[in-house]
Amino acid sequence: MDANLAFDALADPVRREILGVLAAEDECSAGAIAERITSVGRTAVSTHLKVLRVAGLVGERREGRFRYYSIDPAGSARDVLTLLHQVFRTGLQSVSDAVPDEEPRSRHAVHGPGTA
Amino acid sequence: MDANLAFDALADPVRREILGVLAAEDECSAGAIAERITSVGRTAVSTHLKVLRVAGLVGERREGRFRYYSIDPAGSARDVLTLLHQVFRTGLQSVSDAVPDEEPRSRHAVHGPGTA
DNA sequence: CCGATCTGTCACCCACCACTGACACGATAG
DNA sequence: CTATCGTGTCAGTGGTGGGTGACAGATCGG
Repeated sequence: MDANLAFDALADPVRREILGVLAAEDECSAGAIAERITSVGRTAVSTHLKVLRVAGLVGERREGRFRYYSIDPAGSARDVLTLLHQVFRTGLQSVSDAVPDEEPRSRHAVHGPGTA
Repeated sequence: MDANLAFDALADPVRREILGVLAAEDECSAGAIAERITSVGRTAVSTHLKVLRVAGLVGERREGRFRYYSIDPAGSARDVLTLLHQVFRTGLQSVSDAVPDEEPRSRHAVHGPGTA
């Protein structure tokens, strides 16, 4: 399973930061991401992007000389979540309850607000 | 957030294997865990156990000269799940659908010893 | 065609992590 | 008290991964 790669990819703080940027911007070019990541240089961001892509956590869309990256919710992230839920039998309700409105930019009501 | 430590702890295959053992056995002494982990020696298992404990993923119960470890669903695992759900807006329904309420003790593919 | 831009890749260096054997400490048995 | 068991920890070593600057390929603008 490539969940191994995904776990490894998720272990790096910079990569999680990149995922955060992607989650907030929905889609971003490599350069735009690198601008928002100040802890490391553009080269490192590029490498991290590759790791995330190979791990199946983000998707890539090429357009001209730009490459737009975006979160891939259907990728190996699902495996990771499933695995985690198998090991830690955390109630899904509790988890969704712990994710109220911490994202002002996201209007995705995936988890039923209030009482689902 | 100590989710950083948790992500780091989860990145190691051996540690995930240990978590798999713990998830299957519910509670295990350090020696018993080490017996079930054949890829590395007892010393390494002990160190991994410490990492998992510090990360807030497992709990420790001391009894005599034994130390029993167990999954800690209320620990930082919750933060990890929350974070992951924030970034990857995976439908919780789908995930819960993939995780049966009772987990069969036979097919536990949590730990991929990779090349074992 | 030529230059500028966007991005990925390479070689290199450094740091960190994991693994092991040896040793130390607490606990139980006799 | 002494021997032994169960575990954790320490020092040493080696491999792997991350960061950077330089370079290469591709694409747009003039």
